[in-house]
Amino acid sequence: MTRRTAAAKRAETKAAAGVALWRRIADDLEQSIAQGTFKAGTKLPAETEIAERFGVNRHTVRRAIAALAERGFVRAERGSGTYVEADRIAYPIRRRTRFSEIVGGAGHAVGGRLVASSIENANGDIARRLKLKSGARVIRMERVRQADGIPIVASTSWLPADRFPNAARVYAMSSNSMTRMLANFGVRDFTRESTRVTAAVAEAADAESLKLALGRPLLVVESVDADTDCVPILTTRSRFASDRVALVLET
Amino acid sequence: MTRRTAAAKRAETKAAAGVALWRRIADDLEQSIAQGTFKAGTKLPAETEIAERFGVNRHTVRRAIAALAERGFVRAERGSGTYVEADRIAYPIRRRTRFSEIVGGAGHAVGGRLVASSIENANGDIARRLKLKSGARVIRMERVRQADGIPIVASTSWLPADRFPNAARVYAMSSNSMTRMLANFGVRDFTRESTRVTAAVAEAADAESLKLALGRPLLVVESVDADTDCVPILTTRSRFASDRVALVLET
DNA sequence: TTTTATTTGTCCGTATGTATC
DNA sequence: GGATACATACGGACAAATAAA
Repeated sequence: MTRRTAAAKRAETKAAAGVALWRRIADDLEQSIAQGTFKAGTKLPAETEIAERFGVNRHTVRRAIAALAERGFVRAERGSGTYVEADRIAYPIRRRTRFSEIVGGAGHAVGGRLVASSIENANGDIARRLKLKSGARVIRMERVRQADGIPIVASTSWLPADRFPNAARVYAMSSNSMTRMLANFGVRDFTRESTRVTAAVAEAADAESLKLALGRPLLVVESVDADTDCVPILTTRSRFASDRVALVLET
Repeated sequence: MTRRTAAAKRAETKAAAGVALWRRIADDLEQSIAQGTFKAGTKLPAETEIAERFGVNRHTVRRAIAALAERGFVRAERGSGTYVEADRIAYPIRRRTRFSEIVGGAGHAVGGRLVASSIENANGDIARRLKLKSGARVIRMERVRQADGIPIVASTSWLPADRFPNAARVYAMSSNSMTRMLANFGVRDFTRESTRVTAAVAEAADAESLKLALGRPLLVVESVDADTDCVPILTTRSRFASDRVALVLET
């Protein structure tokens, strides 16, 4: 009885301060993460322990943690603990957008591999983006690219087969770099023509190649790149692991 | 036995043509949707029926439909059917980004409402974005905005309380328009300072206000807007229903 | 391999302050 | 003022997943 009254009083004074208790706790935990008290990849103390530390009920802590999880700061795993998520890599979208420059420039080891490739007929969508006739021959390349060994993005690219014969083979001989591959075909530079962003949840294939749990959010970027004469040479559908990347738009 | 051999043969000849059977079917269905043979909101024929029409096994059709679902063209509902999704509204991100101009300009009826508002102390993140001291008083506004009555985006905005006292009340008296509300405070124009895009899956609160199923993908846009003197006046965290919107970046 | 302890997830309930009609 | 709904906070119990013994 006395304890409950005390708790009610405390709730009252906090509410009088204008901010709910769980929100204050969420802010406090967020600050601890930002300041490095809780480092990325490590476990947060157990809910019961945090509750004891703040002198509140476990449910109040749960509400705070849920708020942080929703914003991507932590990830709760049943039976194991609540983990601090790594900072998302900032991925600027510019006219010249190169994965290796962005990720390498941020101090990460850049990796990648060609998963598959094939030659096929462009469907309406691909043909329109590349300004080809529907049914024109295009080369499709499936790639996964990594930062520090962690998969960041799975992408499917299409190129006109006429202009870039054996693109996949040349790509493999250009140290898995699209920029160098295109240079081997005489493309000195290329820039972003259009970019369209949506979101999706990871299905089996992308979850597997990105090493993500099913249902995790993906950023889907559909882009068209063109050469210096503004002729489209490459269209790509990239699926970024949203847990690991944030797109930064430059206006 | 003989049937399987025939099926294997057929698969083989199609593979020899360069494209997997399910991919050809997916392209065909996609074209039917694009041409309006299957209209938005209607059901696709049953998988068995499609399978019969193409003369393939139902599993091949399932693979094709899964590919379309992953790209957001259709949405399969167990026990009900596979529905054609409406075209996503193209939402350009520019220096001057206004929901009503974009959505209204695209020919949709613009709607919106203020769900909640409060005054609170800025945490580190909000304070940094608005260039305030940590703990400064800010006004938080929760809004949901709609196109043709369909919720498109749920957003949380923060404004400095010093400069915009009673912002929420003024907002309500400015026909629920942020632009007009700011104009009432003497802000003639404002432009986008920074934009950061991630993805998330809908939790209970956003699912409810956006009328989405739990676990559907969201585009999360964190933005800062500044007045003509480049003083930050507004930071917003918007959750777009990704099924209904695509961000278009202008480079 | 089995058991045990730890940790999160979910459900039941009670009480109180606040906002709205 | 009253009735009602809602958000907040607390307490307890158990299930489910994981990790360690």
